[in-house]
Amino acid sequence: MSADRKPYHRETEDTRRQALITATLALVAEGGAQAATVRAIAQKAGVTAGLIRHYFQGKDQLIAAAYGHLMTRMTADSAADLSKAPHDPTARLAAFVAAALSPPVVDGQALILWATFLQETHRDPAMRQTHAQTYLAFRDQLQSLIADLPALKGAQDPRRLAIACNAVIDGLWMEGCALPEAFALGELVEIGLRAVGAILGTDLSGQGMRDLAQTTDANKKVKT
Amino acid sequence: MSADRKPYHRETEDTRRQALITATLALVAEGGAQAATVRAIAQKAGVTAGLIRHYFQGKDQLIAAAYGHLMTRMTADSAADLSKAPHDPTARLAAFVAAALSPPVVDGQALILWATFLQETHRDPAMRQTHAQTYLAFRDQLQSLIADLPALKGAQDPRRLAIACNAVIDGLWMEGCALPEAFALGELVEIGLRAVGAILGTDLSGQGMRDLAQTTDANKKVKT
DNA sequence: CTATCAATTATCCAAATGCATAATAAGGCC
DNA sequence: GGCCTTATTATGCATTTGGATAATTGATAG
Repeated sequence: MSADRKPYHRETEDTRRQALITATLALVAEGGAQAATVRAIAQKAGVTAGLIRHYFQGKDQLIAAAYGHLMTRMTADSAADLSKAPHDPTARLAAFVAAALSPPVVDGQALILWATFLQETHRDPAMRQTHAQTYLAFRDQLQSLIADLPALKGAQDPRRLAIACNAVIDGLWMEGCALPEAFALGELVEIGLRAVGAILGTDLSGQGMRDLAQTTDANKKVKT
Repeated sequence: MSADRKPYHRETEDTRRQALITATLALVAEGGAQAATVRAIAQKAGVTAGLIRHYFQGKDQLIAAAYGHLMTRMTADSAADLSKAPHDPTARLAAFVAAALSPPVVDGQALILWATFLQETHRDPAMRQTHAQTYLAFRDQLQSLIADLPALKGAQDPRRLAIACNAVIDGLWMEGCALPEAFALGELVEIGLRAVGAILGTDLSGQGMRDLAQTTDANKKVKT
């Protein structure tokens, strides 16, 4: 009567943690927080539920780890192209904006993930810290790129400019994630470059659109 | 042994529905979606859990009703000052932006509520419809205000301008909700007016800041 | 004052959930 | 090849949740 035990083989701690985190993100993206039960996570990760407690103190800690993983990945994706971007400050800023408004940063699942985790941010102090860190890191990076622009030699308040530009990017990111079919390919980037350029009094469209081709191509590779 | 039954008096259908919706919103704002259990909602509304099923088909329908209530309230708040705003198109746009970036629209609980409901939007078709309606309604209103501006007589694509301005407002709204302590009083409005003005090539700051006083006063009254 | 109706409460239930603990086997070491 | 560690599975449990149904009571009409 006793059914056979599930066969398995042992994996690295890192492998298992990663599998559990990936499964958590996938489930949350598909069906919201309520879909990410310990049993569902374990099944999607190809293990049994008990193993979660073996690698994490509890479900909450796994959720927090998944959130950190997501945010790290998103900020890394936004800054990825920056390393191979030219030294011209204007072009660098344009590349940054373009990357933040293209896949894989702009992604239908990303918004749900972000929104789902946002509420947890208010209860769990660890998640709140992750939130504040990644959020301000992004804005600081943007502010630093803006400060490097030759056009505005301390003319205006760089903090407020960064806040405004960050708002444009965030807002467009949201729209692009929520209503992807409402925008033509590259339209979001163009709107973003024009808006940020207008706020800063600098023309970014030329620079940005030139980089868009390689940016999009690179992202296509990542997407598949 | 049998404890006394809870005394009660009958209320209007509208009163009870409203009480349940208010309780739902309060709970979600406090502790996220998971805090809004039927029992908790009923307790906060001063009734017993069974009554929820008497006025709503189920918990999901109550959640959807609460979401609709929230979105209706927020869009109404954004457009409230518009009715008593001057006829000057520039001033009207400035008033609209200022209202969207001031309390009660900008509110710490509003962001959590919005984020929490966003994920439900993906499962429940009714909620998705509410989402699309309120979202596009806001953007259409903004686009119509922009189109009335004398400065850009069909010069540029009004749709893209509206998208960009909407993004600024959304992004600043998020920042203001998430990190209210990071902005001085009226700073968010000023940043928003400057950014929107820059995108549209029109000066809004003068108009907007002049209106800010009455706007803020009016909102203070609403807040209490 | 009484009968009636439905608004409201009370009780029960099946399912799901997170967690704890016991059982087992996979893989490395000697 | 046998043993030992522990990664992994299997089982059980208390709690919670949403929903169904029965019991009761407050109001209203006649």
